[in-house]
Amino acid sequence: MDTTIDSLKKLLQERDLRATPIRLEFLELLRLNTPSAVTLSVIQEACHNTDRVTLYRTIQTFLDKGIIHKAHQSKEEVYYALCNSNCSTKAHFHDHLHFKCSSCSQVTCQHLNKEIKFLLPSFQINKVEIHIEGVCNRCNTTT
Amino acid sequence: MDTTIDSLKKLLQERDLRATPIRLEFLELLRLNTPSAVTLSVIQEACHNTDRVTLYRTIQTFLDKGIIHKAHQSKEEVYYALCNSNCSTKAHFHDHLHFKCSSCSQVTCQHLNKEIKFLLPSFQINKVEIHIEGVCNRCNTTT
DNA sequence: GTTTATGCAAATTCTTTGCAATACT
DNA sequence: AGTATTGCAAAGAATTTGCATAAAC
Repeated sequence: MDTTIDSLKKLLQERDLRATPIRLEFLELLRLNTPSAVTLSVIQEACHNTDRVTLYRTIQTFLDKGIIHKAHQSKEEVYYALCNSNCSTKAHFHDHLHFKCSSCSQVTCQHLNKEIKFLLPSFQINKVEIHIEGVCNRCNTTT
Repeated sequence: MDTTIDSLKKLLQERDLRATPIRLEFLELLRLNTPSAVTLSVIQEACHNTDRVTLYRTIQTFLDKGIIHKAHQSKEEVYYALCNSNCSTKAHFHDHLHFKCSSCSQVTCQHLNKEIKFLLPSFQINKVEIHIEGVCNRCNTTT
């Protein structure tokens, strides 16, 4: 009956990771918060009986395996969120839009569709930042 | 004759900051690298005779006063760049586009014009990330 | 002369590493 | 049983704080 846990277990096993209680709790936390991203400190608070070192390692493992991604990194906090199902160890698909509310500090995370319509109605936009990674023309031509 | 130094001095004095050699050297470094952003480690290397603590404090002061901004923060490095002239202690205008080359790791920083044309020719784009800050509809309506 | 910046020392916080014990498959 | 994961201890790195000295205005 518990399909939620089962799907999380499957997610882990597909990537050759063992389905431990800590990892399942971690993922369940992120899943429950979708589409909002969760800060490290919130994760640490939620998993207060888990050693910090383990959380650091868990995060690193999940980043490597394409299970989570950094949704936003401000000076104060790093926000993490679940990757979409296309992500894997080999490739991450990170074309998305992060919206951080200046009031409640929540970061929500939506996938970008081809036609970028980011005049989100009823959102008061104060800051837009587009970060693009790739290969610049100088590096492109010298290759 | 030295209008460059003079304009940097003016930039500082307009914000009630003293024009010390360290600050001028710092700003000159960023200015020379425009439109590329400069990492903290590069700054530290360039200002190797300056105490680390002083650099930390200088960066914090400049961020507060709207003289510089973080162009991009990856896991490894924070990149800083000069703000445009519209920024001040009161308000930052941070609508810009950061492009990080996967090959040379350079981050370049361009202001966004209203019509977002980010299909930069001759740039091979691997990752697009849009970060928007503002007030979400939930916080907006409860105000 | 007064106030702001800087440098040094030390404290604090954050993150990583090594290794033994434990838990998963 | 065999391998991956976790916890603890400790090392290492990064950042912050306090205070006395020095420099800018």
